[in-house]
Amino acid sequence: MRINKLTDYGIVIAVHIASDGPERLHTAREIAAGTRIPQPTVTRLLKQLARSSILTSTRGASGGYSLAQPPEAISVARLVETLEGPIALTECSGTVCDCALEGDCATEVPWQTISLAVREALDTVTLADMVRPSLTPPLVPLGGIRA
Amino acid sequence: MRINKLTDYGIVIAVHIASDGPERLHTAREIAAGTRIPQPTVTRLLKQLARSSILTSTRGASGGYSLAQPPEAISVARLVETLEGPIALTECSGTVCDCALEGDCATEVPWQTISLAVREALDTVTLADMVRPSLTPPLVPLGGIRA
DNA sequence: GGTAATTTGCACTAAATCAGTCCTATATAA
DNA sequence: TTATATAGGACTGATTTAGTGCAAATTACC
Repeated sequence: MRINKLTDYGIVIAVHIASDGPERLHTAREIAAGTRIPQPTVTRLLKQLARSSILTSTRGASGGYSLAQPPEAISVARLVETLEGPIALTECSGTVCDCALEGDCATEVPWQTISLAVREALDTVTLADMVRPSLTPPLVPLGGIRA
Repeated sequence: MRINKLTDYGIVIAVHIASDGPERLHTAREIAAGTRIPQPTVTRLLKQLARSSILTSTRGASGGYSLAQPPEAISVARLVETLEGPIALTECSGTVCDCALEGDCATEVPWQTISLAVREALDTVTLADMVRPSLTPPLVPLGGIRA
């Protein structure tokens, strides 16, 4: 019931960029120093985020990374899905299920529903919400979960 | 972003009991045969569920396990928390946070909110919902998530 | 009273996953 | 041309997880 540490790092990195000039170019080294995440790891995550068009990269000297969209447009759900694949709490809550349990896999449908609910919860939180949290709404209600 | 396989198994076991006579006594062997989960694993999980009073155990010959409460009263959230600890998507979304990231750990509060939302989503689904899903409400709306 | 069935609790091992590192190629500014 | 960056892939070590095994305690039944 945890997200990967790498995913966590990836989000920290994205938040760092968002909070420190989302359009400015940030190098891997600078981000590593700013977040205290080991640089090779930062490098790897930045590549991954750039490949999925969450960041834009500029190669060469004085290159770096910046957000491809404004922080409000990038949800935590998207970051999680990019960094660790579809949000599915169990193996059988995705599209395929080849488990041998219980023959008819009675729990499959409920898990799909649960996973969807989790996904939508993550979808309501954006990078903008993660930056310097205001401790007041808009974040706290989190989109009306649990009315 | 997955629950443990063991947690998944534990839920399958609970569902199995709930759907096959929640008050009858079920032995570890019988459950292993019914769910096709290896018996030693079943044994371990049953112990764990009994210790947290989700199941009641009867020792000795012709003993076994049964649900301690009706299926409607046992939520998936409770099973998950029993089997793998508090629902916290990141290390820092619980009570303590000794990470060295970002000094002030700006993302901590949002993660607490997210984790709470996930927890409440899991709290609205009970064992009764997992048994032989009806494919019609009450399950599908899932307690009004994402109104 | 003894025996078989069953839960209890702990310790251990093997396997899978994850985090982290390194190297080489490519692109660009100065 | 050189220094600075990103791009991509392969590799390794460590941590976690899944699964197993064994001895003790408890109870039904003969």
